[in-house]
Amino acid sequence: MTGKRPTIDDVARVSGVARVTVSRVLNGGPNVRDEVRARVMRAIEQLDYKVNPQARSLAGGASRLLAFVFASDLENDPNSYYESALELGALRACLTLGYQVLVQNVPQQTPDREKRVLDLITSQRCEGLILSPPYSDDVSLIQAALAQGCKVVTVSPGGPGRGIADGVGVDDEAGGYDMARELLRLGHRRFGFIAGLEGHLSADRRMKGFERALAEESLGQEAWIMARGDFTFRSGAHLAPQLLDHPLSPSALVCANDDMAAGVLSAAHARGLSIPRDLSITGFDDAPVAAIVWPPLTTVHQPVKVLGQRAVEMLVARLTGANTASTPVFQQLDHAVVHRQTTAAR
Amino acid sequence: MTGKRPTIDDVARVSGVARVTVSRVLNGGPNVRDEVRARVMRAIEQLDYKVNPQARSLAGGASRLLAFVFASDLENDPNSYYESALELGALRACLTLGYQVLVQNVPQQTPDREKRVLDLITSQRCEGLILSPPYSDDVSLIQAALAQGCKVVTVSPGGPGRGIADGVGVDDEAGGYDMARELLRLGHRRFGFIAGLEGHLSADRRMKGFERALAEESLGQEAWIMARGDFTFRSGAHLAPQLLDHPLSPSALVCANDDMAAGVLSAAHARGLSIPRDLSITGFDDAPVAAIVWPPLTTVHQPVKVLGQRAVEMLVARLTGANTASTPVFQQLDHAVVHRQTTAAR
DNA sequence: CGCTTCCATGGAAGCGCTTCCAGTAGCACG
DNA sequence: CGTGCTACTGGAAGCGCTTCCATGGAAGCG
Repeated sequence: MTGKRPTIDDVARVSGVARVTVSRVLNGGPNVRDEVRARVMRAIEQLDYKVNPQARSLAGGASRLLAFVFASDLENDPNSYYESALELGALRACLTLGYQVLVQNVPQQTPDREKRVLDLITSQRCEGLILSPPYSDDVSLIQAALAQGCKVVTVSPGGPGRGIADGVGVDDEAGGYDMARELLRLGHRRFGFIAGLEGHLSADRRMKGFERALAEESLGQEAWIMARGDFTFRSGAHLAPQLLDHPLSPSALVCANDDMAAGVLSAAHARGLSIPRDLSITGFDDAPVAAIVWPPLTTVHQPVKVLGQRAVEMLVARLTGANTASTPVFQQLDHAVVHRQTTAAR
Repeated sequence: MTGKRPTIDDVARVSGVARVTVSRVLNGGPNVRDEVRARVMRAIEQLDYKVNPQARSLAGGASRLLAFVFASDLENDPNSYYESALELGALRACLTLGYQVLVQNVPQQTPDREKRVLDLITSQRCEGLILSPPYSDDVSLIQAALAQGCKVVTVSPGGPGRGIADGVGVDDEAGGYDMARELLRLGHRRFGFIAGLEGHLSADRRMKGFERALAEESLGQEAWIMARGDFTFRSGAHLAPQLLDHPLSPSALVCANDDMAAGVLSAAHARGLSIPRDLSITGFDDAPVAAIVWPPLTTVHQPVKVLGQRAVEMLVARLTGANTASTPVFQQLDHAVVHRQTTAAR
């Protein structure tokens, strides 16, 4: 059964047409009579013919290969949800679009990380690149890829990433704002905020939104304290005590993502606090962990899988010429505050 | 800068040799003088030449493409850790081996799932296939892939998967046994066991090991009750009450994976139980969630990322001819019981 | 009715590589 | 000095496809 696979010439022979005609049928080209098209299709089916993507790529100059790069490192950062969901969405979208995605993990601390990414797209001849945070804000990387003729879509870009290449994401600033409004509504007036890594712009926007909501209630610097984590459970658990012991004595801890919130929750349990009676805690992302911890976490939902799907769709639109916009396009998807059980009235 | 990339002929011209010689250097072939080899290398560097994998594949008949198939569906089953870690390990291994992996997600309930997998490997010309549970036990799928001339490695195969193709995994039966011994040592004599999905053999082996440990203490059917979950948090949370309300009144709940254990934990909290004082709970896998829940979960660690890495290595060994064993090889990696805080003496 | 235009099809070239086979040079041997 | 090696190098063919251009016939037009 290992016998050689049929080629386009086999199909041509069986259906009694020239190779070119089969190619036309394969690629949905025009100028083929319906009768002939049907005959070719039948031969394809009969022979169980599948185009050889390598040959097609070589001849046509289009590899139909996309690259998806993510930074998170399972060693230090078990939160693979965001990346997994993006990938799954991308994979799903590819299924119908006839593209394949090559995944690459490049931990953020990799010394020659930019080169690693560029090497992948040049050596594998990728036509498109999906960048997840924090790479979606790496302007020099984006420009280098673009210069290679590789289309780029950034997922959840912050300020810099936005506007250079196509992008897709939720409005992080509004998400942070909405979450803060919710806590204000519940009567909270003293906050702790656990921010994301320095330079992670989409996380910074969450904080900015939070700040804006406070400002609307005339609450300034005196009303909240900030600590900077690295998105991991560990950092949340580590930072929580500092904030809780601060003289401000916050009644709510707002985190830039769910994993850190889970860490805060764990630290709160460890010191015997009752959640949400003694302390309100919020996250961001609505990752599975948010529903798994006890009590389940109030957070901001974002449709991560759809983000991945859209990223591929936008890329393919550029590649097929369906999108010829001369300026970068940004698709903004909806977020939503999800009320669970870690928030209560003060 | 979008200018065409250099080809092997450019390298040949610059270094003053024939194309074939460059090809020899590229592929580490013999019969090239050191001086010539160095000259070619210099030209490659100078031109920043990268082999065109599509052309190579077309000419040489080797795509250097591997497929990784996993079943878990983020919609119903947020536990992407196992698959993510496998993938990451596989990706890492590929980095040095010059292979690429094509990832595909095929939810288990997909009607034509076998066809979907075969389509991927035939249409993309994949040379190797990595199957994670439950596909690692799908004998007909394995044989179909093998018949296509595609090498197969199964990850954590149960009975059937083992012995048909190369495989890698831990000793699930021993893992279940070890965990049970530990609970017996702590004085537990009445158990609840939350098993995995019917037909998920590696999970069944965990139960078998558990049963054997009990039997060694002369504890039989009367000492434990079983419920069957589907590996999700939800199913653990759902099943726990049934087991706890059973007249046997188990003092420990043993779960076939961590997510279900987290669900049990959540259900236990919901009914006001104090863990581990009122109830001991154990998981399996040592996924990140095990360290994130409160209190952190006692579980059996397995080196998932290494599993993924080994899977690729075994595949490549077959493809390059480094491994010519006529019978399937199985690599068994070590597991270890990780004591955290959901287990206590009875 | 002779002209252009359009549609449907095919022939040939060539994408960038590897593999097969045919050299050529250098050397030891009798 | 011819023979038979071995070590190295190159020419040519061809992998399975797409693209460019040529061809023939059917329609459209004045």
